Amino acid sequence: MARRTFHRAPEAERRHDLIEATLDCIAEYGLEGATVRQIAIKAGVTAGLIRHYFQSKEHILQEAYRIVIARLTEKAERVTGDPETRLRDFIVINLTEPVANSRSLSLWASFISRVSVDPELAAIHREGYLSFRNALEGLLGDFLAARGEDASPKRCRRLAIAINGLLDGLWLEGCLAGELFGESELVEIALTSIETLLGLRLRPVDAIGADR
Amino acid sequence: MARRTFHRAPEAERRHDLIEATLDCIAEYGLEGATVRQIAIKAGVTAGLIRHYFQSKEHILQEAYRIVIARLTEKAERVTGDPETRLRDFIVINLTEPVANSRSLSLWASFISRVSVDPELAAIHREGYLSFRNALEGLLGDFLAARGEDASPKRCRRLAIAINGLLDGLWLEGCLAGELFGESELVEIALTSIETLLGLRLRPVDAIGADR
DNA sequence: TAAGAAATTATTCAAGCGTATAATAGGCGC
DNA sequence: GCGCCTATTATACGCTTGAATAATTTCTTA
Repeated sequence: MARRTFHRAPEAERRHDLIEATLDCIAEYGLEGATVRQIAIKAGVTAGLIRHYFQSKEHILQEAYRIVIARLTEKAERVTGDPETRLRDFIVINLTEPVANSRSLSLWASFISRVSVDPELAAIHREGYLSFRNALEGLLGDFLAARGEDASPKRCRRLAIAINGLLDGLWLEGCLAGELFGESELVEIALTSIETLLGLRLRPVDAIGADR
Repeated sequence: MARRTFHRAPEAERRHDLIEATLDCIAEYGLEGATVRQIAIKAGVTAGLIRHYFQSKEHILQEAYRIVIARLTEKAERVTGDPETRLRDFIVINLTEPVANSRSLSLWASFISRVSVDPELAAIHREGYLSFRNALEGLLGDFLAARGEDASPKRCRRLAIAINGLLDGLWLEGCLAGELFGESELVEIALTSIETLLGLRLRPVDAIGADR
């Protein structure tokens, strides 16, 4: 019986495809559905190949989690422009596609649920969380300083914790039940709430909407 | 060879024990570690008994999720006293033990990750979420009205969404990385942030600390 | 174009999975 | 104290799992 033909792919590409297939499986069927065989089918290869690229199933999950975190944070951490624009973009990016959708949440929750089981996943998580909060703390500091407000480390830390919490929570709500909210209701609520917390108004939305 | 001796338990008690064992397994080893056999071992019975009480593994997971949600929300929804006390207690309860700890988060995340896979779990989640937010919306309305502030439905809804998000997010932060925060830092941040969002001050903490 | 390295497929294995069924023993009503 | 009901144990079944190994094909390079 004839063997199936195949294509020899560059290592980076194949690893990427396998991780992508892993994420698809997790999003569709949950962590339990992400079996070596399912991942292989999704990637269009046979199961054995996975172990050629990854030491074990745990390892592919760890790499997949790194990708998930990177996608959730990379855009927000690369905002540019003046402090106010950067802060506003940071907020909007985190509450709109592609960061905020049910797939992101499924993936995120799947991995979070394993953080207490796999110490390596815990380390990956911790790193991503701190880097995200530090980015926010920096944005807040710059913005407050530019407005001539108190930008002391203590105040920035407290504000960063609160606003980070607010963003996380609204992101959760949006991902879990987006249809319960109006088109950009969550973004508006986030912006006005953060204005209130900072005691400062941001420029009207239109001024920003133009460059997105 | 001798059969092991056993105790015939009342149905309610046995079901409770089995669900408790299920939660222990999930918290310790993740959803994948919550196998029928592991659950049985944890509960001190044999695997077959589980199917005597639950139609299938899916059913025991659904009932377990109901318990998890109930524990996360029941205390907060039963606050008593004047509007201000109820609101403050609601906030504090959600950010301290036993609601806020890593076990709660593991369980919550495990089930959330399956919400997109199992429609029954999705329904259970939706119900819990709405009931929680409605409770908060009611507390806010009562509190604002008692202070003679604008308590219109629209304002209450927006405040409930924002404050619910803030609480969820801070709960997350605390569960995931409690050691990054001081003793009651998160509670303090939540209280002052919510004061700011409402534009009202609550009585000093000590007045409440007494009755907890 | 021939050869060799290694990427990929194919096959196998033991362990563990959820479920089904049969045998047993605990405890209640009489 | 006896007998019955059924909660519980014990065992078995068929599948799927992650992993290991052997067989093959692709592609580079000399």
